Amino acid sequence: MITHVEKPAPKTRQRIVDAALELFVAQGIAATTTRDIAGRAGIAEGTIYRHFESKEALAQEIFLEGYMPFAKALTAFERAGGTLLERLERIVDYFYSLFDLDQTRWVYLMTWQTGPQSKLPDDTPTPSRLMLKMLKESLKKGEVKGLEPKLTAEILLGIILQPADGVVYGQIAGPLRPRTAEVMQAIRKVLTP
Amino acid sequence: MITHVEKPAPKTRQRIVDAALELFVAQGIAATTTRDIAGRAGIAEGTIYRHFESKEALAQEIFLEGYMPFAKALTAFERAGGTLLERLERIVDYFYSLFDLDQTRWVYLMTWQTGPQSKLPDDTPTPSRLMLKMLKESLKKGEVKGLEPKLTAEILLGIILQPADGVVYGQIAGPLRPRTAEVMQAIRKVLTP
Amino acid sequence: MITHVEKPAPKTRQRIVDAALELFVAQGIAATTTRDIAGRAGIAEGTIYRHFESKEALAQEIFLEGYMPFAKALTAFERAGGTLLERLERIVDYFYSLFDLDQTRWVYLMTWQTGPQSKLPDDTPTPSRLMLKMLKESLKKGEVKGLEPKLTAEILLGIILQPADGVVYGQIAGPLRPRTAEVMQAIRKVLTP
Amino acid sequence: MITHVEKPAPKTRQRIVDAALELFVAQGIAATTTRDIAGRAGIAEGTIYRHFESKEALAQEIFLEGYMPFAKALTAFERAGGTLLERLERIVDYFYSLFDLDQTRWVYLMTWQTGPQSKLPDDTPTPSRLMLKMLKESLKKGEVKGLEPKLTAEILLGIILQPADGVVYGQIAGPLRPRTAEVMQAIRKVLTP
DNA sequence: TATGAATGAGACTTCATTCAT
DNA sequence: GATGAATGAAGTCTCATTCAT
Repeated sequence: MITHVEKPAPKTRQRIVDAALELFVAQGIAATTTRDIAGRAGIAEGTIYRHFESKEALAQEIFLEGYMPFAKALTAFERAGGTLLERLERIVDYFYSLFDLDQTRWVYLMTWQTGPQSKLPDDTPTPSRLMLKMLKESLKKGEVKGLEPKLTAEILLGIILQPADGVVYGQIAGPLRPRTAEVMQAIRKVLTP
Repeated sequence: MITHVEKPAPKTRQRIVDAALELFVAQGIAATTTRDIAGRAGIAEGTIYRHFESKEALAQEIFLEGYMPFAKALTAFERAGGTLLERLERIVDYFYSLFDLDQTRWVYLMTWQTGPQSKLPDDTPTPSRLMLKMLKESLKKGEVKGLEPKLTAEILLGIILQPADGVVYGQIAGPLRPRTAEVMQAIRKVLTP
Repeated sequence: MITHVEKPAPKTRQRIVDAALELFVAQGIAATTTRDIAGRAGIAEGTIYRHFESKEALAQEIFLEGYMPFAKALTAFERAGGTLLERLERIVDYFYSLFDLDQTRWVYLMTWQTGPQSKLPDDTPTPSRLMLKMLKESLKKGEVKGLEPKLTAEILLGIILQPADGVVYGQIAGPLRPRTAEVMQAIRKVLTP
Repeated sequence: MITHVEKPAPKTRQRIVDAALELFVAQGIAATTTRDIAGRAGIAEGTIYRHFESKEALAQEIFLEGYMPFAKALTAFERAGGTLLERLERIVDYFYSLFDLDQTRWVYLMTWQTGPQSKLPDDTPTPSRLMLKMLKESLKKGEVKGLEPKLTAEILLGIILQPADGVVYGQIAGPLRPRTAEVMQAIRKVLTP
């Protein structure tokens, strides 16, 4: 799904993306120079412009490349059936799988999504919107009761996402997927009256 | 509470800080130019340098100015007595008070703290470290049971902090302090077997 | 002759001159900032402008202050009578006295005199012009013979001035005046057929 | 002779050096702006930094580029045999050849060598040190007698170097090499008892 | 007279981007 | 496609100078 390096010398474009992603996450986009990227990718600075319109465009393409399948998955989760807890479990599992697969990309997606350059249309599916929607439906159905949906949605999101930050900043050891059950346990308690 | 008046506050310095803080949060430090700052503060660009050594130093001073009292408070919370829940309630209340008081500064502190330029010594108190320490003590005392401390600490942190992000990104309406009871309710459930 | 510090706190103007002179010689005029000068003089930067129109004007006034009496002396030497050797001896003695009195000022005068900012009128007496004039007169009178005046003038000047550079750059120990006889001996040999 | 071609000489670098050298000598390094240099070299200001780390580095490289072969020559003169006068004649001839070849560069080397930015190691050969060493050897051998070596070394140096200043400041006409014999004549007289 | 905060022009330097090879 | 020298706009910072106190 996420492109892998084959035997023949990694395609130039991919090397640029890999180098840029790494650096963007480590230092921020503005603080990363095209010189840095070219250096790490082992190519000439000018070569970047054979593959991307501009540094901004590169940053955006990397984002979309990762976010589009992610957004598609969010939509699928929303449409899929099952109880709230079943649905949440599938989501947590999916999130943590992605996180474990490529931590750097995950951080990039999550950061950008909320960053100032993000021009996501208002109807783009985001974890926050998905969570709220599911929760509201569940309240309507009477599956869960007595919770203020907006705040609760944020709380559930925090329970799911903060452990990822914990791994990134070295507070807990990865991978995260094996912790799904523990996290779901916490979610279950919060949703229980 | 966070604000301090050291010297007779010649006003100019404060205007620079205010302008810079706003812009740093809105666009990021690297993307904010000294021109921007001077423009918003209504002063000449050179004037910045009569008050701060460099743009970097300005960013750092703003951080420390806000973080030092915050870190002190964290230490106080750690040393204070009471049950885990009592202590957590005080912390949540304090966090949300600060957040409501100056949302921008709060975001700046939280962002910088984990950012690449943060050179916080390893023993600086941080929310994450505080949470873990308190939880471990509580487990030792048998106050709570059957929880893996590191993951649980992150989960609790997520419950507390994510609502702040929710306010910042427009998912929930502030202020946050009135929501303390609801948030504590979620925490209580998570800590209950 | 050159002003000395009296008991009452050295007059501000003089402190500026002293500080500036020292720094101009040590680092060059362009590389010396008004901040440097104020710092060394123990005054505020703005105070410089109560006494001098500009940094350039300060540099120039220091030069003229020292050069005017010097130029007057050169004229006097030219007009005074005596054999070439007698006149040269008086000049060497005078030069070395000045040098020993205030090495820093001496270097400043000599450097400026030939520097790009020197706008000395073409008829201003300079060591080089004086030397040439005296030598030509002497040749005319038949006092010395068989020497090309322009080159010889430079050679004599070199004999006199280079020892001063030697002291400044630490090749020889000062003071210089006691070496007058030795220097005159060399001059005498050069002028003898 | 001084000029070296290391890389295929992409011309631009040389134009920068030429422009900078000219301006540094005419106005001093501090008073010369990168804008001046770029303007005279007919390139963009930024281009300077593709060839040199900084303005300071440029100034230093120009110096070393010229001084290294010069220092090598000084060492060779020191080691070569012959009487003092023979050796001095070779030196004068070499100095004046260099001077005639590129007056500007000569002035730059001589000025920098004694300037405040010069960080020449203490054992770097300089004209002054060479002269003193040769003179001392000669005195030891009994070739010359009755002279104080340090002062005499400076005097000889003055005889050789001052004529160069004379040409630079328009007191005598160049080229200087044809004047070698006259200068040597003066030196011979000074060294004769 | 002295101060020192403020200014604004301009210095040095960086960097995204272009283009001839 | 790839290169890397060159560009020029823009960024950070310095500094001579002004002016209200």
